[in-house]
Amino acid sequence: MAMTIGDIARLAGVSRATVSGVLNNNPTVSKKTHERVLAIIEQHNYTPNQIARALALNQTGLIGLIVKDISNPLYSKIALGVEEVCDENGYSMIISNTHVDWDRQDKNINILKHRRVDGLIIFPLQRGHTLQDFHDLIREKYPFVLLAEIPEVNADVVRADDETGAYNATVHLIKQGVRKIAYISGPESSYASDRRLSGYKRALMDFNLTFSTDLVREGGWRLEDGYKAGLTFSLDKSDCPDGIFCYNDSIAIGLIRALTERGKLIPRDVAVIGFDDSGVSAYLETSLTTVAQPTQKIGRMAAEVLLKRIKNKKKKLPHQKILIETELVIRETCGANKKGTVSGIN
Amino acid sequence: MAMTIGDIARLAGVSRATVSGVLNNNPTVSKKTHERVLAIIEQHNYTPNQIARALALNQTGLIGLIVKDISNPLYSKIALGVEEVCDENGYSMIISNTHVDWDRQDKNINILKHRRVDGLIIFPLQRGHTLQDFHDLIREKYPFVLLAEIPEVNADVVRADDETGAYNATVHLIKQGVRKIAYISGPESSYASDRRLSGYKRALMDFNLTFSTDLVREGGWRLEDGYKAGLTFSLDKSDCPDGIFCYNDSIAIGLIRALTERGKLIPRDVAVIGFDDSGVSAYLETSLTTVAQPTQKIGRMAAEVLLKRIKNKKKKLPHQKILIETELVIRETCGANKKGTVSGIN
DNA sequence: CATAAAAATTGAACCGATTTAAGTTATTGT
DNA sequence: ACAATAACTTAAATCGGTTCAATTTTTATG
Repeated sequence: MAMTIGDIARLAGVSRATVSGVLNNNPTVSKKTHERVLAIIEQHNYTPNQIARALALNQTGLIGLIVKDISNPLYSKIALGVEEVCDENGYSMIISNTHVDWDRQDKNINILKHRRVDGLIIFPLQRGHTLQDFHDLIREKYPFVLLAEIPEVNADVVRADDETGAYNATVHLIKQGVRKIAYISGPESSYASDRRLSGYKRALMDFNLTFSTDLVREGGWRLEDGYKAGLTFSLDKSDCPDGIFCYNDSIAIGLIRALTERGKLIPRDVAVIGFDDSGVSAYLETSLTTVAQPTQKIGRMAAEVLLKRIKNKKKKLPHQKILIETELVIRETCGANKKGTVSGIN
Repeated sequence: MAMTIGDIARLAGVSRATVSGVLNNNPTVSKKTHERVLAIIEQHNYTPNQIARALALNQTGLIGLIVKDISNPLYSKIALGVEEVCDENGYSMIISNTHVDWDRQDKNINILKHRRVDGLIIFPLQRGHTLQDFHDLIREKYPFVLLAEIPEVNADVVRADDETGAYNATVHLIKQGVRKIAYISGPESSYASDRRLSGYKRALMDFNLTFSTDLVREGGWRLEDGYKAGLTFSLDKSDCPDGIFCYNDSIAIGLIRALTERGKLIPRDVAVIGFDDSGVSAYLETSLTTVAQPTQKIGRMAAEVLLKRIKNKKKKLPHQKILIETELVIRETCGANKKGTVSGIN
């Protein structure tokens, strides 16, 4: 039904090779023929079959994005950034979800490989499984970029600079006059939480505040985890921290509920900072100060690194680790005054 | 580098046709050969090149999803549903964003067509542009499903049942004892807002409450729009509505801010219901009662309808319009008592 | 004008699968 | 033992492009 390169060739009275030359701006095609053939192409609204092209060129113009769950705003914003760059470069993006399941991650990697995507961007699961598929990718020189580090896997990584983000957040707390600062951690398996802890510690050190393990509470990632952690703090004014840095916004929100219920006033009694800028933060009654992850930028950068690697597949570029700066968004739980109600929301 | 069907054929001492027969479970291949060839396939971990397969079969196993902005939770949850069904059926999903730009929508439709995706799921822009591309799709019998109606385009549609959702929300308000109910509308161009208005009106009629245009306020879709609308209500108790149904959650949140600032207590003075269950709703100080859009289900259903159409491309199935039921999520702004802080959150 | 050099074009092979008509081998019945 | 039939297997065409060596056409040069 659709026109083929042969149809155009016949109509133009040239060979298929010549039409192909016109399509790819091959300079060996004379200007005259080029124009004549192009006119016919446009007249019939012909565009080459990308599948046939992909087979001949051994490249699809497709890249795969593998995340845990595309409906999670963190990942969907990354996807937005990836898609932008794809769009700008004539690529398309295939998305698949692992649902935090190693088998599905492996399966998806392989499905996309067999679909011959030109490269992969993977937000990998961490710890607790064979890394065979990643090593396979490396051995096969299949271009891919990770959105979180796996120490045993030597590859390109693009991620947020957690350590500095945490450092800045903690310094901000300190500059607000806070002196006893707690950290509520993420899930045990999270490298990111470890890094945020480091940044927090470094800030304490730089300002001569003593660090104590008493100030670190086991958290998690859900609101309930933060709520529970909030219940563990003493209500005694001299004992309760006056500032708390949380692994993420959900933790912070749960924490604030627990503290508020028990009579604390935020930020007067306890200042709170979250992490992620999850979209909810701005809408809260007392809006949440938080460390924004530049997710869209991470997506963009990952795609750019990947495309560069795809285009230089033969060259042996060194692997790079790119840290994207976070941004401290100062709202009411630490630093900003109660504002007119609608402001502070983007 | 990767193995081809020819390599396997050589290793097994059969022809490529036989290997192909094995791969596709063609019953004319003898059991003995089948097993022998399969062993070699597995031994070498061979999988056929999907691109070559796509070219030969003229089907890619790809479907395209076109939305306004994948980072919007509404669309990313739809995407999740679509991807699930794709995954279950051996398809993959390509996503592209239109960013509310007709030209980009047209461009994306064409890019995906030329990539030979087997079908498209489109959340279309509405009103205000030529619908040529949709008519082209129909003329070419290209399978596609819309996620919002365009009156002039005769195609499969899967969407939420706004009218019934609005009806149920309004009835819920009435059953809470509310008697003077306002509606804050969506953007002017929204068919969905019109339908929600109809549902709201029908509920008023069914319960013998008088409808008045005074009760309908021009809204929009952002928090600010709701805030502004909130300022237009009289503070006089006898004049102010005691229940307000909003086009979406952002409107509701903005509205609540305006009312609260002006001394109204929610839900005691004014009960409020939003639409979407946007994820923020549950986290608010006074959690928001809202009409949940079954977005993931919409995605699943759309994908199922599309796959059915793809599989029956030659048959002339009639177009269907599928309405997915919404779900009223009762929280504190209307109907639920102030609960323990963490509950009511999923 | 003859000829070498440069430019333009083409035929055929190739990418890696599927499909079908035709050919080969095995099985069955008489 | 032999023809008829059934069961397998294969060679070749096809999908719609790209590429390159070979050929034809054009241009430049002595």
